[in-house]
Amino acid sequence: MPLSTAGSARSLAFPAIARARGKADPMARFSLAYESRTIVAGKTFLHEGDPAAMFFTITEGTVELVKLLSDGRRAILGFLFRGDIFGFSAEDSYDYNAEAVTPLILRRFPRRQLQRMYSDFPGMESQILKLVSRELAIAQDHMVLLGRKSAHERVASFLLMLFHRIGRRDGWIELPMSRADIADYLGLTTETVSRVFTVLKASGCIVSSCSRVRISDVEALAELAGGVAR
Amino acid sequence: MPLSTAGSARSLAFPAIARARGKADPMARFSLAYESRTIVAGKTFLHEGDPAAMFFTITEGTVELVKLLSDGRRAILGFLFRGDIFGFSAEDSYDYNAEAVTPLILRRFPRRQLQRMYSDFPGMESQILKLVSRELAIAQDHMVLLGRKSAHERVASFLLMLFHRIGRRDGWIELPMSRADIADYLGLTTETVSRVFTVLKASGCIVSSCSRVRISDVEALAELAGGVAR
DNA sequence: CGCCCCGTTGAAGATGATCAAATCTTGTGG
DNA sequence: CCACAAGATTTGATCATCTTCAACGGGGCG
Repeated sequence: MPLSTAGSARSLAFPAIARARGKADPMARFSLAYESRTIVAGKTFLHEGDPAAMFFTITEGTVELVKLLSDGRRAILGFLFRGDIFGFSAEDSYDYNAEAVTPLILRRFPRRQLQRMYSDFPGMESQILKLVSRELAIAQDHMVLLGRKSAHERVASFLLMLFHRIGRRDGWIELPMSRADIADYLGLTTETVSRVFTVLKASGCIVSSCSRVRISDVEALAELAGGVAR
Repeated sequence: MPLSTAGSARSLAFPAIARARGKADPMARFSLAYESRTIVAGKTFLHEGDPAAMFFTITEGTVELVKLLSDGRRAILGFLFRGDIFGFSAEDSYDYNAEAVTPLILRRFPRRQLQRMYSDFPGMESQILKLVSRELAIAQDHMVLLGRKSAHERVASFLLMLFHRIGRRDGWIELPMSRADIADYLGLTTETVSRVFTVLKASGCIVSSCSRVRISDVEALAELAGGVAR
C-alpha cells in the first residue's frame, strides 16, 4: 500500500506500512477498503466544502489542488504525483478542490478508519504527522516564492522543483500541466509564464518544446531561482 | 516541523498540556523541563538551520516567523500570539527564523521529550497533528492571498485576520508589528501598505493611528478582502 | 478537413515598486 | 517636563514589472 508523499516522504511512509502489513488481521480489514479508481483528465473529483470522507494515494497521474476566489480567480496550492497522498484535513470537509491534470489511477481510503489505523499501528500517526509537517515546510517555501520572488525566479524555481520531483534520468521533464496551471501555481498569468519560458530558452538555460523541458544549465537556472539565505 | 499556529492553536495546545499535567508522574518530569524565558523586542531568538532542540509556547508577546533570501529580501510566514505554540519540525533543524516583535515571555520545551510525551499521553500526538494540519490550512489560504489578491485585498484580509485573532471587545486592534513587517507578510512594500491604510481610512472602513486600528465597517472590509468561492 | 484550444507574441495599460523627502512617534537625556 | 535625535510612517513623483487585451500559429481530435 502506497502511502507516501512529496519526494522524501516516500522513504518514510513505506517502512511504516510495511511493518504494519506484517501484523495481518487489522491491516487485512483495512486493505478491504482499498478501492482503485480511474479518473479522466480535467475532472474535479474532490470539492472544497464536501465532507472529507476519503483520502487518496496516486497510483498513476498528476493531481492539482485548487482554490478558487468568488470571482473566478484561481490558485493552485500544489501538484501531486505518483506515490503522493492527500485528502487529509483537520476539518470535516475538504478545503480545496482536487483536479486530475492527467488521467488518474487513484486508491482511496475511508478517513473514518484513520483513528483505528492509528491505534492498530503505532508509528502510523507519527508518519502522517511527519508527512503533514513536510507539506507545511513546502507550503512555507512557496509562500516565499509568491511573496518575494520575480516572475523569472518563480519559473526557474518551478522548473528545478519539477526536475527534482519528476525529472528523468536523461534530463528531460514531461510537463503534465498547462501554462495556465503553471501560472495559477506561480501567481502569474499564462502570458508571463510563456514569455519567461521564451527568455530562458533564448538564454540557453533550458531546451523546451510545448510539453517537455530539458534543463541545460542547472547552475544558471539555480542562480536565477534565487535560493534562501542561510 | 513548524507548529506554529494561528487562532485555533490556543484552544488546542493548552488543553492538551493541561490534561497531560494532571497525570502526575511523567508529566511532572516533563514539567521540570519547563523554562520560562524573556526576550527583548527585535531579537531573533531562533535561527534557520540551527538544531531544532526546543519548541515554544508564547506566554506573552508577539512572534514572527521569518524567511530570508540571500539578497536580503524578507518574507514573514506568520505572526504568533499568546498561547501559540511553535518550533516543531519534521527536520532536525529549524527552517525559519523566529523574531520577537514585542518583548516576549516564552516557555520552551526540549523536543527530544516529544516522543516520550506521545507515548506517555495518548491523544497528545493527535493534538499536535491537528495543530499542524490547521497550520497547513492557514498557509494554504495565505498562498491564495499572495498569489492572487490585490494590495487592497491583502491588507483588508490581514486586518480581518488580526481582528479575529487579537481584536479587543471595544473593536480596537493593537498592531504590535511595524508596517515593514506587515509588508513582508503580505508580499508588498511598506509604502504600499501605508497607502492602502490611507485609502481605507479615507473610505471610512477603518479608523487608525499608527499602532492602533478600529474596523468601523466590517462588511465593507470583508467585501474588499474578497472571500473564497464555495 | 476544419475547428478549437493552447501557446506564443505584440502593444498598451495598471498596479505596485522604487527613489526621495517631509512629517510624525518614540525613546533618551537634560 | 521638554528638547532632541533616531527611526518609523506617510506622501509624492517616477519607473518597472507584470497584466490585460488582441491577434496569430500550430497541433490534436472530432
